[in-house]
Amino acid sequence: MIASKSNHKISNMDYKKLAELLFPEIDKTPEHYEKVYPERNLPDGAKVTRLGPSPTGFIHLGNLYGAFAGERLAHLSSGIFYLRIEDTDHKREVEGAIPSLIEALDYFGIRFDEGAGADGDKGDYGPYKQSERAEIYQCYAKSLVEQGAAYPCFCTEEELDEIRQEQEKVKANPGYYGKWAKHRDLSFDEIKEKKEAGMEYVIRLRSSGNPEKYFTITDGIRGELSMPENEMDVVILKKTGIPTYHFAHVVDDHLMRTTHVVRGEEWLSSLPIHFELFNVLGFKLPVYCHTTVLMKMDGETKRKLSKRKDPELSLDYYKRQGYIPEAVSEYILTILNSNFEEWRFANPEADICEFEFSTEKMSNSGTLFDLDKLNDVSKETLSRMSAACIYDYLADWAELTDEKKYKVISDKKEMLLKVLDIDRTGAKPRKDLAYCCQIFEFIKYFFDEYFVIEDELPEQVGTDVAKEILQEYMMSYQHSDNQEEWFGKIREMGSRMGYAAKPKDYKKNPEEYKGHVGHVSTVIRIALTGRSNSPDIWEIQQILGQNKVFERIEKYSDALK
RNA sequence: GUCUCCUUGGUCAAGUGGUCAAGACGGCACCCUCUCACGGUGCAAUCAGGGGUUCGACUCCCCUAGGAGAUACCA
Repeated sequence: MIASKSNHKISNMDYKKLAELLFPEIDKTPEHYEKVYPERNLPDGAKVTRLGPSPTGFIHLGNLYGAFAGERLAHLSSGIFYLRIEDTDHKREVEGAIPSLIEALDYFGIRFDEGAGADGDKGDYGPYKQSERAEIYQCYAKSLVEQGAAYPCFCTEEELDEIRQEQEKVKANPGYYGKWAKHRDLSFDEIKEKKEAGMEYVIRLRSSGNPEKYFTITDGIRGELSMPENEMDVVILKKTGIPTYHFAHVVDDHLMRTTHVVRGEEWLSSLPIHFELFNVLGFKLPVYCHTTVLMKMDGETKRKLSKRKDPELSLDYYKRQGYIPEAVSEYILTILNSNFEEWRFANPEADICEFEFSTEKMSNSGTLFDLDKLNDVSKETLSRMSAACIYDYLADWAELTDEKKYKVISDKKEMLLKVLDIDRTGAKPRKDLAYCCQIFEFIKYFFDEYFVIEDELPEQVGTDVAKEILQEYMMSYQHSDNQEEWFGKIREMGSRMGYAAKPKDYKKNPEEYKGHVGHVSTVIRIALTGRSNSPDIWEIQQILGQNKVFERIEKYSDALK
């Protein structure tokens, strides 16, 4: 069908012979696989998407970003989201990458309908590991050879190097194509001879593209794209018989009936290759959705996130920091779809799944990862979450990271449930809980094991006065006082000692007072929490209990010299 | 080098020929307030540069610059 214009030394008749010579053991035909993997029977508009990670390391935020897009697209349309492991490069494979990947994604709520799993494949379109699909790729490669659209290439690395050097010398584009493709027009006998001599070879596409000609394609995210046709005789099967990414992508996404290919923008420039491959194989083109890469600030410039350089952005890091998965999802969605924040504002209680995610609303310039924003989104998210729910995450996190913390957290569950709820009910809930690590720091003074005096007395209060305040406070303390009664006493005590009952009065006439109630209450606050800033003291006292209140006040008072 | 994509405040961004160029994060100031947080009000801050097209350009075209990616028997 593409039978080329180049002057092959092989007649059309011989392509079949060549295919047999190259793939004697392949007895299946593309028609066979078409039957085995029929069109999916899904409702109209259902999208089939996939995540195709290579098990070469540990997954980071950038991967989650792409995974999220695919997952949303599929599940919002009653489609299928599956996991395909792209392990065609054994050299780079990292032990244990797959289970850890599945686990990490699961933690962030990304579940697959089918595909590779920790306990084997699920679904009718498998196997879902490319390393187990060799026969299939070879079958399609064979059919390409039969058509004259692919051929064996026996070039060694050295020969390829020579070609490259020659190209550099004459300033030609590097690559294996056109007249540079040494083995493009080998005769059947030459091929047979080399093969029988035991020479290793790869299978290359016999490209019929013309880079002078452009084709257009509509990207789901970027809209209309115009690109030159591919002219490279790219390798489709390596000498091991394993396909390259390009070939595996085309065969798999066709056979697995993927409708939308969501992948990083680093693939954009290979689109011409994929376009030609789809055409030459007679497959229907999926909708491509090229996402932007997640960037990070590196000194003065933006840079793509990298697994090697940015371990602090690995998903595992977030888990260890104790970021709540729902919060991370919220964050990802806010950078994924520009109208998400608006939607969330209008629907504060809605489940994230109700948001109508769309590829058109995806940004197409590099997004910088912003920790401040993540934290803000996280606080917002946690403010809508129940204390019990946060407690569970906190306990899980501690169990994972720190035995001692886990012990105090599980021992004091009842207390913590109250602590986590301080000031969080009502119209204006506190928003100071962001992630477990930070939460623990924030509330640790409730545990004697972690309680320390961190802050100094305010300058308006001398040591003697502080002692006096604490003594008087203990004398008048009634645990059963309500918030108003309790604070009234502090005001009164402060006034008696020369502190303004209202901070405003003090600000107006600072010379008339030693300070204001705020300074008085700070002394008590430090005694009880170790810090000059904390949520409402009355609430803290109610949770701590009368005995603990006295104990801490006394201890602090004694410590003041 | 060649090819492709991208370019609105410090960051994320809305915007598709006529807007005083939204909003969010962060920053600052003030208000509320016993501290912190929350909440409220306000301020500073953006169309990379240059040419066109047009009555009119952030928006369309071209050039330049910058950034990212590809140019592998890696994905």
